[in-house]
Amino acid sequence: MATRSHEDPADRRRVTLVQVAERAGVSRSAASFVLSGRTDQRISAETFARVRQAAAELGYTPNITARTLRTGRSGAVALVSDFVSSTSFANGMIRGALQLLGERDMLLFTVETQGDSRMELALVQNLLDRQVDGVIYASMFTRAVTVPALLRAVPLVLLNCVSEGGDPVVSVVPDEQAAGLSAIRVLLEAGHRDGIHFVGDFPPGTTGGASWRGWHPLALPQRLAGVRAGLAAVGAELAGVSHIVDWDVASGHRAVAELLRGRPAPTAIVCINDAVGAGAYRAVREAGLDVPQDVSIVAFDGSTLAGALDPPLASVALPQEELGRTAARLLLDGAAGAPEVHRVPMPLLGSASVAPPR
Amino acid sequence: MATRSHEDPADRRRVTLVQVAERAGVSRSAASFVLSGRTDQRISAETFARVRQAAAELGYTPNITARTLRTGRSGAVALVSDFVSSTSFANGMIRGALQLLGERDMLLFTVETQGDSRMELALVQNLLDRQVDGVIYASMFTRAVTVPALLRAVPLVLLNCVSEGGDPVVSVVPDEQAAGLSAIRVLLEAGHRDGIHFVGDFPPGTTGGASWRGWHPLALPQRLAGVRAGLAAVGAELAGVSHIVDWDVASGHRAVAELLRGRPAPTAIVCINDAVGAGAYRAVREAGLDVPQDVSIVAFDGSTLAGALDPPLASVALPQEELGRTAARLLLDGAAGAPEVHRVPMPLLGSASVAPPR
DNA sequence: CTGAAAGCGCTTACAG
DNA sequence: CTGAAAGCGCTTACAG
Repeated sequence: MATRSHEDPADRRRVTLVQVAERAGVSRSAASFVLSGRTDQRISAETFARVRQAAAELGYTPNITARTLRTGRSGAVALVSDFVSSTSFANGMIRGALQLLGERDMLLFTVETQGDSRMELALVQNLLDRQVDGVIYASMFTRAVTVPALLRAVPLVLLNCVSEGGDPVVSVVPDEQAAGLSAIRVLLEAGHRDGIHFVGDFPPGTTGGASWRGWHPLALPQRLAGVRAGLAAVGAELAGVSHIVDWDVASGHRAVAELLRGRPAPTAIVCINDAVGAGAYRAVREAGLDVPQDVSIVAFDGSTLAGALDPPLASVALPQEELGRTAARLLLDGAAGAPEVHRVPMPLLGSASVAPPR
Repeated sequence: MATRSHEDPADRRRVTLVQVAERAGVSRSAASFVLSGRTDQRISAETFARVRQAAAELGYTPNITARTLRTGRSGAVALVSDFVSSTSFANGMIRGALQLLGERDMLLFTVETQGDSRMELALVQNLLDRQVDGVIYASMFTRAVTVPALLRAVPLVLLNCVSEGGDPVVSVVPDEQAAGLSAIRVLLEAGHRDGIHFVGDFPPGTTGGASWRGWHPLALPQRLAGVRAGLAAVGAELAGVSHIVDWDVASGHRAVAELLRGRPAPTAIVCINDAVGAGAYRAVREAGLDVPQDVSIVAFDGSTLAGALDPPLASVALPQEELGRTAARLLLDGAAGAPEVHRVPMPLLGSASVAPPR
């Protein structure tokens, strides 16, 4: 097209179906049938070809807004989450969802409620007003959520969360309990048994610090249950459980430093996430000890942080991308009717931070 | 099929403007004027109130698809990026954009082209077919991009990239050169001068490894230029520049290990990013040395990795959120017409990895 | 096989 | 001030 075409407002007008029909010398209906690929109308091959050619020559693409108004289907879904960006976790989930949606020619609205239910309501209403074909309702960390009633009007899949009170909604979550089992298994296989500590439970009677907003991360009880089950299977149990409020480097550092002052010293530590694991590394080093020769460490999340530590931290990874893909697939395949909880396996990454006990 | 509500067409029927008008006993036009807040029609106060009340009672919200078809404005914009998730960088950009868009009641489509121009074309066309009000075209790392011609039909802001060949498009990028200056300044202030090395240039004649796909990260020449300018201002220059292909932990480790074998030993190292900085930490420790007592280290990006290192790595941070906010603001405020490059300052985070030279 | 027509739910110029 | 009507660009039942 000539340069001037996009400077001239008249030229810039979109080509419509009417123009294609005129150019092909057929009716609007015929043009519509051909271009939407409907074969049940027995259009003549010649008509078919003429319409296709006219559309190609004019560079016609359908106005999706008009189609949506008519059909009620928009070809777009929405990912509603509390925080898209507090952790790097969302990245993978969004990517996974985008990949699958792309394969089906669907687009994704991304919205963030920031945990504010008024904002959530407004955003959900807005999405419904745009006739989204479905909604993925996601949480940044695995927890029970109260799904806005409005969302029941549309196909819905919960991502990284389950419905409060066991409401029947399709959910996709990481298999945290199996992850706990994996974490303990790598330690057991290295020969650890009676000196294994767990760092990352919340102090009794609390649900974590302000950053948790009163939400209970399901990862905690489930990972811990997996760890305990793995130990119980060999007749052992945790040597101790350290309580911390925040799952960050500083808290992990503090907790493990204290742990190392006690006797008998731990031979291995299971940390609730990679940041706590990084804090554990620091404490071990400050005590003049070595990871993994003196203390083995295993954590959860499988973040880039784990790989950047020295030695790389063995970590049971959140399967972010697979979670996103699965949620999108269930949504589009209409499995939104069968209210199951789908648990996605969490793979163990690395093992350099684990060695036999001294 | 427990979620039967969305199967039931009767339940799903939306309230329309006609129903509101009927209930309020006014014409559709009057109802429309009231509900869209137009004051230039001098609607009587009583009519106004009646319409508002009817709308509230019926729970009316306008069908945005219909409005869009009529007005040509959708109230949605799109973020088109090559990779949403390869780095954790996108997080902040998306969050920033979402924040600003939320303030203006706009929604965001997120699409990912995976660097494939055929996919990019299809996605952009789809977005235009949905009548998006504007597009933010983003890259995962700062580089020159070729903007698809189609996008010229719509308000456009480039985020974290500039247009190839200096095409006039509004761009928002981090101020990488000033960042280089900040990095060198913190070292100069600590007393370093003649023993400062830079780690992260590409080998001569190359543009980085496969992960760069032949794209040139502008961060490299600009950060390096800032570093050199800062040194030149005090009559000094870099003691050396190490070449690496990938900006990851392993490459940083290798390069710095080699550096430490040479004489005179470096007193300080500027690393092209935090992962390379993490590799530098490892190499320094393996050489039996200490950060920052023996070697000071400064890096770029300001990722969570930097904060998790011990001691926390001084890093000049990519202002992700601010970049996203700024791009969204420029897009909505119509500054898309003034083809400037907006440079957002990069703040220095931390300084624990810097000490006076031994 | 094809064409004329209705209608999705809005906004908005226009006449009263 | 208010109301009747056109029209955004499609899809689709319906009649020919």
